[in-house]
Order: sequence, then C-alpha cells, then structure tokens
Amino acid sequence: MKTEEKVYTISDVADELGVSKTTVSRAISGKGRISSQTRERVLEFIKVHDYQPNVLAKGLAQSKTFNLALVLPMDFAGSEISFFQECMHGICEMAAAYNYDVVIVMTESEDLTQVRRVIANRKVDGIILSRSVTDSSIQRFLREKKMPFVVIGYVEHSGIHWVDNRNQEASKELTGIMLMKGMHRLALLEGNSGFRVTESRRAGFLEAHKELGTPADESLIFSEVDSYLKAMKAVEQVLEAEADGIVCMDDYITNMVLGCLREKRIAVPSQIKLASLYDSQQLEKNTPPVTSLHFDTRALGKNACLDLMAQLGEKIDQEKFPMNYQVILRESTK
Amino acid sequence: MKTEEKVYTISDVADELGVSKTTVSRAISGKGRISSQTRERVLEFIKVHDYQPNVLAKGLAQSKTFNLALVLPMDFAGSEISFFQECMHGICEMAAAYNYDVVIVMTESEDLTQVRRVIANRKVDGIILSRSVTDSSIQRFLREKKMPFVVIGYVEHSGIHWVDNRNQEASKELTGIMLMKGMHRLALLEGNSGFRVTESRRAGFLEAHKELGTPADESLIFSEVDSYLKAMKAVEQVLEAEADGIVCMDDYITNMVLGCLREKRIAVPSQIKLASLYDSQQLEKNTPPVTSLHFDTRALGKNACLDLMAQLGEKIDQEKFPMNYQVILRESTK
DNA sequence: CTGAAAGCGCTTACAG
DNA sequence: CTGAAAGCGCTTACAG
Repeated sequence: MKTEEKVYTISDVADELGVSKTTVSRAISGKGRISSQTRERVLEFIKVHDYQPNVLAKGLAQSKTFNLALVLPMDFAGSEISFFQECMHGICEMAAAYNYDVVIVMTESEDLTQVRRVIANRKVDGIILSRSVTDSSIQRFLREKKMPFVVIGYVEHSGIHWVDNRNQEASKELTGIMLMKGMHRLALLEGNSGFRVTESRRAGFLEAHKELGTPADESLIFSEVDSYLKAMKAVEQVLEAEADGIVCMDDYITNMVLGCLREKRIAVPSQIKLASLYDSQQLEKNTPPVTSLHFDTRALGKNACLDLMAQLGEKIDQEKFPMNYQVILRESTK
Repeated sequence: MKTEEKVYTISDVADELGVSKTTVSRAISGKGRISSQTRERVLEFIKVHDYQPNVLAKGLAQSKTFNLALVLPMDFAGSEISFFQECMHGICEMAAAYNYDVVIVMTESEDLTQVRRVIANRKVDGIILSRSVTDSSIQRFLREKKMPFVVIGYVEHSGIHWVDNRNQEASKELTGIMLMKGMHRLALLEGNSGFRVTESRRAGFLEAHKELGTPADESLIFSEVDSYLKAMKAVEQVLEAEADGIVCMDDYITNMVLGCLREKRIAVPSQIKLASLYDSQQLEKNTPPVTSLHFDTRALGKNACLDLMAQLGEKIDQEKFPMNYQVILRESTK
C-alpha cells in the first residue's frame, strides 16, 4: 500500500535539514562553494525523500524552459516519414539525457504561425529544424529573434549550425576498405552532379586513394549515371578497362549496375566486386547482397540535439557525438 | 529596419497604464470584476505593444505548464507509422488552438522511465496515450499519480477516458444510406468475431435496419469470413437468397468478395451493390470503385486532445469535437 | 563555507 | 470596480 507522499519543496528540504534554501540549491546545482560534507548530507536526504526540484520554478528564476522544439513539416513525401520518425527518436533520447523535453511544432511549408507562437510564449530554449523546412524564411526569423537553432541537413549560409550525414568520411572509409582488400582499379559511378552529396562522396572516394598511395584513375569516374542506358555504357567501359571493383554512389545506381552485370553475365563478386555508398533494404536482399554504407538517422537526430545542447550552454563531451554511419560488408566484396 | 523592441512584463504594462498588475491580469484572463472601459484600454495597449504574458510565470502561479505529453511507442509496425503521424498532427493542431504545446515521450513497450521523468519534472498537465501503449501498467501509474490522461483506442476499464473511431454510428449511417437508396435485402460479411470493431459495426448495421423499419435478415449475416473460400461460400448463399446488396466489414473482405463476384460474372453495381465499412486506398482504385467508410485519424487525434482539454478545465464547445468518419459514395452502390 | 533577501513574472484571496 | 500584498518554488548577487 502506497503512502500518499507529500511533494517536497526546496524550503521543506532546507527546514528539515536545518540549512538554508541557498545551501540546498547549491548542493543540487553544484554551483557556488559548499562543503562536501553538507553537500553529501543534502544529496542523501534528497534521494531518500525523493525530492524533485520544480523545473518550472527553476525555469522562471533562470528564464529557461528546459524544452526544445522540433519543427516538423506537415507536407512530406510518404518515403520521408520514417526519416522524421527516426530523427525524432534520436532527438528525444538525447534530450532526455540532459533532462530536456521535446515539443513538436508542425508547420506548413512557409507558415510561421506555430513557430511564432512557441517563441512568443517562450516555451522553448532552442529549436531543431528538420530537413524539409530548411527554407530560409524560418531561419531568418529565428536569427532575428536570437533563438538558438540547428538544422538537420546541410546549410550554405555560414554561421548557421547544421548537422548532416558525413558522406565524405564514410565514403573514404568504405573505399579504403576495398583498396586494402586488394582491389586496385576502382570505378566510381556517380549520380547527378551539382548536389552536395555527390561531391562529398566523390571527395571521400578520392581521399581514400590518396591516403593509401593508390592513385585513382579519373577515367573510371562516370557522372550523371541516371538511366539504365548510361549505367550500361559505364559498365562496359569499366569492364574494358579491367577495373576490379565498382563503387556506386547510391542504391538506385547499384541496382542498375547489378542488372547490367547480370545481362552481361559477369559474376559478382568473383569477376568484379561491387559496393554502394548508400544503403537500403533492397541491397541486403539482392543477389548477391551488396556491401554498402548505412547511415543512422537516429544518430543524426542525436547529433542535432547535442549541437543544440552545446549552444544552450550544456557541457558536452565531444566524444558523445555518435558515429552516424557504418560500413556493412556483404557478399559483393568478398 | 526593425527596432529592438523591449520585452514587456505585466508590471511595465501596469505602470504605463497607471493601473495595478491585478487589473492588467484581470483584463487578460477575463476573471474577476473589471469595468469594460479599463478592460478595453488594457487590451488595446497590449495589442499595440505586442505584450505577451510569460507562460512560465503564469504556470508557476497556477501550477500549470500548458503542455501535454503525447506518449508514442518506439516499437511499432511500419504500417502504423502514418497512423501515429496523423494523430500527432491532429493533436498538435488542436492543442495550439488552446495555446498548449505537445511534448513527445517515446517509450519502449513496458518501460515507464520517460513517463516517470516527465511527470516527476511536472512538465505536463495531462497525457495522451496513443494506441499501441494501451498496456495498463502505464495507465495504472498515471492513475496513481492522479495525472489526467486519455487513451486513443477503446479501453475496457471504466472511468478511463478514451476516444476511438465511432464504428457503430458510422456503420449505421452507411447502411442507412443503402437502405434509403432502395435496397431491401442486405447481406453482412463479418471478419473474426470477438473483436470490438466487429460488434460495433454489426450493431450499426442492425440499428439502421431497425430505425428504417426494414427488418434485417439474420440469415444473411456471415461471420468469420477470413478466407477466400469462406467468402465464396457466403457470396453463393447471398446470391441464392437474392440479396440486393453486400456490406463487407472491411477492405480485406471487400476485396475477396469482389474477386468472388468477378469469378461468378456478377456485375457490380448492376446486379448487386457492394460497400465496405472500412476504407483503404485500394477501394478507390478497384473496378468498380467501392463505396466505403473513411475514418479520419487526424480528427481522432483532435478528439483525444479535446477530451484532455476538458479534463484540464478548458471550456469546450461540444460541437468542436470533429466528426471522425465520412461515407464515401462510389460507383459500387450507384 | 553559509544565509537573508531580493527577484523571476505572473495570480489571487483579501480588503476597500 | 480596483489595488497592495502574499505567494508560486526556485536562483543568485551580496554580505558575513
């Protein structure tokens, strides 16, 4: 049978301990000088009696809310929904670790009303903008209001905090692994150029070559591979040049290449190795399963949250930022 | 060029107007006696100078947060994700209308830690439990803590607030429409019995018959129609009995029945009408498109939110509760 | 190292 | 109808 426990305030604690509220406050926050003896005594009491400081009151005194907002677009493609869900997951998890909570703000593309409301009401200390709402009207507004924020996805504008998949680093790692496995002539099949991902992934590909002292053959880099026909043409040249491995920039290209190779009756991995710089469920089920880079969206969300926490003055171990990608070695590079 | 506007407090407003804080507070809240003259004056000033009361301070004084929590399961089937997304959408929209914000709490099935945290920190005034976390351990906890909450989905336990699709009412309406369109012998093909939806939908079906004075033929009600074979058997009996319409309990059954009718070369709607008591994208694309009941998950979310608002003492127009279903008349009942 | 006191920006009995 | 004052539960200069 549970006894109805009364809800303690800081005054109660102070009284029962025969010290001042100041002292209790200091013991809890760790700020200000206090003898370790009294600190222990206070902390002990708090634990036993399960005292929980009132966050609202603390907030009022410090003008903080210990809430952050996650701005989610209302109008997104069905395929994106799990991206946002995973982001949210990571953000909530990390926020909870710092005893913050996550307020959801749903916005129609260019509509600022909900963001305005949450800011006017001072309900949050900082804001996370999820990918699709990277439009600058909202960013401008936040800068004007001097509200700390971070964007998920690359942002051109300097001075704005953002987090993104570390495509370059990841590509470098996967490429490096292939080179170390003994491949020497790797081809790279890119998607449409002009996108940042394309450039990052290529940079990683080249960097790995440079670091390992295996010069990359520029003639084996094919851009704009956005159709089966182009894929086929590239594959033919790759075979002719006797490359021993093909790196595709994403799962879409990978699938086309697999088709081409099948059509030409070239066996993977025995005759040529294959890897993708972007993972998808598909790749695992292919024959053979294709080695690829997996990006962890939940970790991305965590990173966004950590960046914001840092902006809000929380102490962050740099090591806490989780790795966001993972090389998944499958049969295609055996 | 924006001028740096200072953030007004209630004291500033009071001073500038030459009245007391009490008066300003009353003008805003509408509580307590105040002359309409002064009220107008205060309100006017507030609007012009864009004064926004500090919700935190208000909260501390009233021990309220003007936040509610939406508890979301972390482990759900992929097919459910859009359900939760739409719920969330509706909840956020309605909460905003009452100037509340929605805090997200993600929980692993039986794990209470996150819920505990948000409650211990007094970060929310009430809680919405989304469908999959209807497990009673969390509900028991909330009752113990005397935290107002509402569950999305039917709950057996009396005294617990819940909202759900109004299956009975909706079924009654669709059935009624069919009867009024001139059909007289309607068959009902049910799924597995024992489920609440099954019973609600049947009840609605029967109720419509009773109200319109067209007795339902019990021999035309088939339960446990969970395979093509059973569907076929039912359809044969329906045809033999010369029914003029078939009501299927969900889209799955409807699809099977469509198959059966096609196999038997019975044309819909010319030889027999067809309707489904549950909509899906599929039904629209069928030949012919099938009349059905559409349930609006966003509205369900709104209803959950409204129920909670009422529990929290907000004034709610009963009419505000949005209708959650809609009869979609398509070719199959023409 | 510790505490009394003022302050965060509201609300609300209470008195007039 | 209006206002002075106490209170919500914390933090934090300031003084000792």
